[in-house]
Amino acid sequence: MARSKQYSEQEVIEKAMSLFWRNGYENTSVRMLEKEMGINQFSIYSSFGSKHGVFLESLKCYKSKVFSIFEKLQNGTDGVNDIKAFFYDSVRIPTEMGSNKGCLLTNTYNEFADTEDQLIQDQMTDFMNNLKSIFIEKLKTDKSKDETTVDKQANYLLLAKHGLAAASRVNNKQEIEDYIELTFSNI
Amino acid sequence: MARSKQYSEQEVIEKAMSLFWRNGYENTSVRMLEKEMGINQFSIYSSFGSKHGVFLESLKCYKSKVFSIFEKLQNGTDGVNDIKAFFYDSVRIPTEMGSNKGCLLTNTYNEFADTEDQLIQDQMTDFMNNLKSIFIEKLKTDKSKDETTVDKQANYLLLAKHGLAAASRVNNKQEIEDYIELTFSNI
DNA sequence: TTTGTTTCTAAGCGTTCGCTTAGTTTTTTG
DNA sequence: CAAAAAACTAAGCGAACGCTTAGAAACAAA
Repeated sequence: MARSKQYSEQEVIEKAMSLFWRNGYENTSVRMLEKEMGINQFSIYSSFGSKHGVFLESLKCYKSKVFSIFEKLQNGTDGVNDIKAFFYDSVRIPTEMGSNKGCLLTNTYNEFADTEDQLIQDQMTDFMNNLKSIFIEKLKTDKSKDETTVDKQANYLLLAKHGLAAASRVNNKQEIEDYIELTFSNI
Repeated sequence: MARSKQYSEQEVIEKAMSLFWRNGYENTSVRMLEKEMGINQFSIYSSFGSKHGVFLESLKCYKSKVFSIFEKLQNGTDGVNDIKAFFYDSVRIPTEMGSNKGCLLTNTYNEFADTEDQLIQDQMTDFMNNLKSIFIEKLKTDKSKDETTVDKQANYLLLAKHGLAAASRVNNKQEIEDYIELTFSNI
């Protein structure tokens, strides 16, 4: 055996996530990661292989952080009101986590929208499809909606959620609230 | 007198705009601009001073290109339906212009959301405030809305427009149409 | 045609990028 | 204690970044 690591990979990846969240992928350099994570480049590369590897782990870390609000959404029994609560949670949780730069996943979705990075694209598509199917299940609990209506409304809510995350980076609390309320007045 | 320029600044800035539109600011290098604009770095710097200068001119160029749909919006006499038509125009025009990467202004708004670039920020704030006041005028033509409602709905539409531009980079035509229709279903 | 001015070409400036590697320090084993 | 193995430090790699500059080429005026 030999010397053991002087840092926790879980702890340093949380710091990396925070930095990526604030600055995006391209605007975060490995030198910045060194300082934020508190370890040097050798350790970064031996633990995560590449800057890209650090980012993928950061995305996983983010997903686990926001898992609670997904769980709440899925376990809810109040149909479309659960989705509305989820929208409110989506803008509340990130600001509570110290960084007010929208949603890391949506930011990533936008930053990587026109790249060919398959690993990232897969994570994003996966996330969006999953969210859409949850929306559909919630909408279906209202028996008065036919299948076409449910699908249209699910699409609508998915785009609204996307727009909300983008807008939450620049708009204030009142504007966000007005937006959510009016969004659901259409459902 | 002396040798005259062998290129039109207007023509090369249109090519630069197209490139910035496709790739964003940071992901466009001066070497790429050289090739796209068909002139070399010396000419770029002597005409526009810096990469940043080329970008500002590209934004102006973009604004003039989409001016027609703003004009149509302002000259319309059908209240909120003019805004809806404007939403459709906003996603149609860019695809007709050859590049299907959403709206250059909104892309820029997002890319520069957390920078301190005042010149860019000013252009963006200006654009958004202008759009909001047009929305307010249009909504006011419906006398049944009180002032609070008008303001809330204007905010809502502004965020919806922002989200639409972000979403139009990744969503298909049908999804976009569903989104617009539902957005206006309760206004 | 000569002169003066401007554009153009192309090489290269200093800096930062993601990443690697040589060499030292620390820790666990026989 | 000595040897082996892993983690560490720090220097530096080639490439790309935004930008500059020396010198050749082109053209309008004298």
